[in-house]
Amino acid sequence: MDFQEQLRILSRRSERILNEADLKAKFEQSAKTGKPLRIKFGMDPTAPDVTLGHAVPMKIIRQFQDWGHKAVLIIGDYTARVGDPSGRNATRPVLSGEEIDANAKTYVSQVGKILLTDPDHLEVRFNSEWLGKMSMIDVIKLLARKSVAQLLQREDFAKRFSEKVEIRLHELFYPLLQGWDSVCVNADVEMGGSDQLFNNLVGREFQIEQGQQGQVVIVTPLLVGTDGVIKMSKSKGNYIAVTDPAGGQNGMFGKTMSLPDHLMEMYYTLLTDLPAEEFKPHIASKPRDAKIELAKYLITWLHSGLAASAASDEFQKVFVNKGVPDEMPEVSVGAGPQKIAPVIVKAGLAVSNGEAIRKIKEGAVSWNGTKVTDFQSEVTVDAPVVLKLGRKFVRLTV
RNA sequence: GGGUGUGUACCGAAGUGGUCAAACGGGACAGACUGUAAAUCUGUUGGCUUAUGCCUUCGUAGGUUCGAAUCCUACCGCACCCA
Repeated sequence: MDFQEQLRILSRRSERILNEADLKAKFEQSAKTGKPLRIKFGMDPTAPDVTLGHAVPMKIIRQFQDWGHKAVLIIGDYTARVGDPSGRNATRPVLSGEEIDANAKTYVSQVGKILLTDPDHLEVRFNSEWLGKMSMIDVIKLLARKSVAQLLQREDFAKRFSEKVEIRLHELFYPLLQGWDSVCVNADVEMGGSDQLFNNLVGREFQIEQGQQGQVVIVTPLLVGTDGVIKMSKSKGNYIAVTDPAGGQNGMFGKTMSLPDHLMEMYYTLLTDLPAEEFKPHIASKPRDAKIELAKYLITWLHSGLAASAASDEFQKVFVNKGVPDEMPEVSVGAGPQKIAPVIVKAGLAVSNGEAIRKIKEGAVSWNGTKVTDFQSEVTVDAPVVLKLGRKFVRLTV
């Protein structure tokens, strides 16, 4: 495969490649020496889930793996303690060590849904390995490599600064740590979302200063989250995780169907390999079917084809035909007559009696399929009952 | 260290002595409708088994007052200016 062809494949989900000439040289060098390129991808274990947002750069990494190169996954167990300020308009809360370690543990298996995980194709590193060993003087030397003005060029810092929002010193430090990672793993290519561009370029500079070849930086467009407005992010809760169940109340199918229509083209482009000539007319002519197929594609990719059709059938049953799902959470509420509002709270469908009563007044609650109209009514659960509030179902037992 | 601002509910932001559980916008939840959980329109959005009632909440702690988110004092956080 020639370079132009490779570039064409990569460009589908690359926003920028810095720069193409270096990438070409690296490919040629690798072909000549037989040494695979090292493709760096860093993830901070700030939340337990790997999302479809991560999946975009990871699809490119998988492509590199398929060409015989090696992914170097850096779990930012150390940098997570600093907190990546990228794209943020406020200081990120710092997690405890235990939370970070717990999150880090699950990452490798999650990443395995997308990447090859055999040792020839994947190397996993924790950045505490080198960052944790730095002495105060090492840290000061690292800090001395960049000026305040340089760091303030970064858009999000500049914005926060001009809007008089606080910026803590450790946040300015973050790009330097990430850049140092590149030196320590000797990366050939670093992948990231486009908000990582600045950090990645710092890595490239540091490598050159250290006498390495500078890494090629490839950044992908940022996948917009399920709210349709902002970047998919763990901390915003607008995400679909690669480990989300296929169906069910919070499954991939439902989350995909709740995407605003205008996101479909982006999701098709970034997350599938279907040709644009195929999906664009489909979205335009049959948006609902196009969305269903998108959901099935994602589930087939991350779970299985079987799970995809099951989730699709369930959706048809519950939302199109307004039926009752096969599976729902079960809650034991105890025997004897009781007022309905506290039962709704016990079932986890409302946080307070007041909210439960409001929802009853809104006509949102049904008991075994019958709408509840009187919030003072008493109920007795002697056989399992299906309680529904909005689109949430719970099976009540004694 | 000095000065000037600022801190309100999930977020943003009004409110400067009673009519404040606190306008408005966003978000979230719900209802209607639909082509889907999209879009649109409508409603709800502190707690109390619902009450013209009580309790908690406007950075924290005190104080003034019949009455405080609003006035005073101290403290804490943030931003800016001066040093």
